[in-house]
Amino acid sequence: MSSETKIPDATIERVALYLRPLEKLMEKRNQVVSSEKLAEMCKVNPAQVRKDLSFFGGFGVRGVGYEVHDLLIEIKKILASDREWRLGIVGLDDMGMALLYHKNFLKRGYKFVAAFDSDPQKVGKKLPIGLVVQPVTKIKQLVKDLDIEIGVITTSPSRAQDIADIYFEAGILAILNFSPIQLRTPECCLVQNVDFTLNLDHLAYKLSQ
Amino acid sequence: MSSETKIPDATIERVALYLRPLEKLMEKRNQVVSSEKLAEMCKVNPAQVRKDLSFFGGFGVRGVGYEVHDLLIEIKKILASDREWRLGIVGLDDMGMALLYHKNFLKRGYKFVAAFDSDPQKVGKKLPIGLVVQPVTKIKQLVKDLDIEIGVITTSPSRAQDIADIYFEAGILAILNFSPIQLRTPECCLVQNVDFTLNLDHLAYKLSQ
DNA sequence: GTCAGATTGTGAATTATTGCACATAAAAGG
DNA sequence: CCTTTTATGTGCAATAATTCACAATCTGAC
Repeated sequence: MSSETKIPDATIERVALYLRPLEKLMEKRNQVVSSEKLAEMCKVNPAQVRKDLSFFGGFGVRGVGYEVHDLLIEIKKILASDREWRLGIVGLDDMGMALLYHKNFLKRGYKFVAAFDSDPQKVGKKLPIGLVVQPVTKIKQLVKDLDIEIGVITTSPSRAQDIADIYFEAGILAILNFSPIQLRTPECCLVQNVDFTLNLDHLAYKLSQ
Repeated sequence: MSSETKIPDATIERVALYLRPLEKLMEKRNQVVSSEKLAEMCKVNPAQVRKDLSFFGGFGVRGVGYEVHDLLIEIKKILASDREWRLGIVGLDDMGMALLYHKNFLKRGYKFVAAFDSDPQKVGKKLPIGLVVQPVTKIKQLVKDLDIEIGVITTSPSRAQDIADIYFEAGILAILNFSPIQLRTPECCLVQNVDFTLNLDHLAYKLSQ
């Protein structure tokens, strides 16, 4: 299928989802996987898997399935996850620290290259991952100097918009926002919000049905 | 609209999203809000807001808008978020701790009533929120004794399935899984997975476009 | 070399979601 | 009390996403 076709957001989301099972299959030394198997592992429909993948080209072999290794590489290429992405983070309370130490990020090429906090007590402290805590006043400069592409926000909601504005001004490309507010953002900057409470709300709703 | 109509999942997700802006409007002492304003705050379409809300009944007043306070109450009722939900958590590394200390949960009625870890070093320690760390061997008993309804999993992926199985056996109603694996689950138990890497993958994809 | 079995890729049918557009109703002003 | 303004609730059309179903094609066995 041509790369000109508009690819549904939902497809992108699922394609990213396929990575984990594929990594697991790699570990288990499975050379090949069928759409049926992969679908089962992700709890989706096999036709969906095939259609999703066919948006990006025919990676499979009829009668056989998909080469696990090749598919993994292809999907990473599709997602631009086949390279390192440089992250900064602002707000080093519990959640910020948990993200900094989270090993899955680095495994997938998401690398924290700077960590900021407004608390003078924290500034200057050396973190186990080798970074030194920087004051928020340095965000603008360091985003540029260190080529930070994605900015993570784990501050309190009251500070989140100010931090976002500094990120924007510094020319950041995207923001991953853990603060429970809707950020006002310029067109050019992508934002993804993360809010676990929404997951719990959804569970609560379904449980009450 | 009748409560018999099948309500789209997407609607539930959005309705939960409306809570934060409404809380903000409450703080700002706004009595009334229009679908247009609310839509703008959530970056959705005004007609969507009206349709979403109309699934549950006509909460608005034509020519006026929606009473902020009443709508907040109604949505909480809809989501069954108008009461306390009792949570347990297994895996008290950084992420587990960050969730335990996360104030937003409690504000919304999600209350951790037990915390478990398999590390004997951690078991018995008193946590600032007033809980004592329990060994994983006690999960089954305490889920029953303390009426734990939702089980959070923040263990390493290698342990996540075992912990889930213990939760299921104890009769837990739902699971919030932060471990990057797809859990095998009985029909009766709801699962929501949380994986930030997927958010980053999505950003990476869009940035590469 | 042919046939049986397996599994992809995709057009078409189905199902779900979104958003327009307008009838409806409340409020405010004169 | 009538008119204007505002903003909801909703039928319907348009759009989008999912799933079916089957032709295409590869593998391996005999």
